[in-house]
Amino acid sequence: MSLSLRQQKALQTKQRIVAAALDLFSKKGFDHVTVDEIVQVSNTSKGAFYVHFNSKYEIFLEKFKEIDEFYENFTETLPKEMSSYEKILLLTKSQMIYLKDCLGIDLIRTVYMSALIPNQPKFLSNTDRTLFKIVHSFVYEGQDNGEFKKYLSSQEITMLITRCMRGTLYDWALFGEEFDLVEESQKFIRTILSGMLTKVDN
Amino acid sequence: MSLSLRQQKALQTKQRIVAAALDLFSKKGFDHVTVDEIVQVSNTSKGAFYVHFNSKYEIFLEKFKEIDEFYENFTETLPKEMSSYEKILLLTKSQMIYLKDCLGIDLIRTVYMSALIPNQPKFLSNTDRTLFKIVHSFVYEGQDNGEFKKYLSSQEITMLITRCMRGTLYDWALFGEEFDLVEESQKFIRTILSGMLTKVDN
DNA sequence: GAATTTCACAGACTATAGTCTGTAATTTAT
DNA sequence: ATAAATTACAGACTATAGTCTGTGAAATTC
Repeated sequence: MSLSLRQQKALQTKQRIVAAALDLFSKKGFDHVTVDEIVQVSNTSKGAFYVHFNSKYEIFLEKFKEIDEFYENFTETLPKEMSSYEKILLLTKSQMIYLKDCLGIDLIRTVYMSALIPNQPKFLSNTDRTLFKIVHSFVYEGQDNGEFKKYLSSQEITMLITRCMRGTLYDWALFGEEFDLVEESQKFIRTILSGMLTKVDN
Repeated sequence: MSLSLRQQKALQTKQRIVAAALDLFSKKGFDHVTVDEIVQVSNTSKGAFYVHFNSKYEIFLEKFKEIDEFYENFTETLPKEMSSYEKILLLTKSQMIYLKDCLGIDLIRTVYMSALIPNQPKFLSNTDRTLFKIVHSFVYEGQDNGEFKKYLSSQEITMLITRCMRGTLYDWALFGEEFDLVEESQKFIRTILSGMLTKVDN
């Protein structure tokens, strides 16, 4: 069923708010943009803003959710013949490049900050669930074909790998732009995985 | 030189504020305590509060910094005959027990949140921290005596190990009390270190 | 198609972290 | 000892995220 007139208008309002907000955020940085400014630029109101978003953070959180599309696209275009180890490394690299170039450090910082506010909808844990599933499929496969050790369960290993990613992203937000996100994440994941390989290669 | 009368009074005021604040935080949680409430209970004022602290967060941050005393005490009571691997594992375990039992999840959550606010005094990301120095000394020793591989520098390894700690603490703050901080941190550090050992043992 | 209900929105209002200015007590200078 | 300077503090003020209430247009009910 298509949208009613009222729903169409509401959607347009929401889109105007998002467009104005993201534009302002990119120009001035999240912390230097006020909600009043956003509603003024988008010709809306506080009332409208908080109908569509529960907080100022949610604008960024909504943008952050788009990463699920990236994950889907990634799995579709992944060569079958890669080892599980290589798949996890490539996923990490592609993901970090995406986060750095498409979303940016200010968004990640904001998402990682807001995730620690109590009673906030758990976006980070939710979107990370998609990531968790993908990583888990690689880990499971790797244990199944004897590439990885089995002294930890596939769930436990997956948790550790995604924790490496969160830890690296947190450090990126913490140390700032001079931190090489792609390089650091590769180094970290390579190291943690090397302890799990059955075959020693260096 | 000892404190002047004015400095003595100022110190007393600061201590009254800290005592009142920590008491209120532990009873109601950081987010449900206002600065107005703190200054009322401590019989001081906003002016006094912001002379002694740059933000509400800084009360917790100051408490958090006490961990350096814990680290110093730890190194003093550490048996010499342990391997570097065991030292790092024990440090992690003791540290996490300290954080869990003496500081608590609300404090860690607050510190990890506030560290991401721009222009905030950088304690977590300060690589001169006692924690970095201690871990680095163990790593250096371990590389020196042939226990650890040398394909990464001691600084890089130290950074990865402390990143594991930060990642685990972030996850604790994120997932809450049901997350077993001590167990999870041991699992994580054991795994990352196993990839660095020259001698394979399982 | 008139009456009722819903809801997207406007904008006034509230809560609270943090700032600013004046002051009195202490410290320093002369 | 007196004058000048400093500073810890009090409390009014500001900035801003988020809430609350009223309204008119759209949707639904009869």
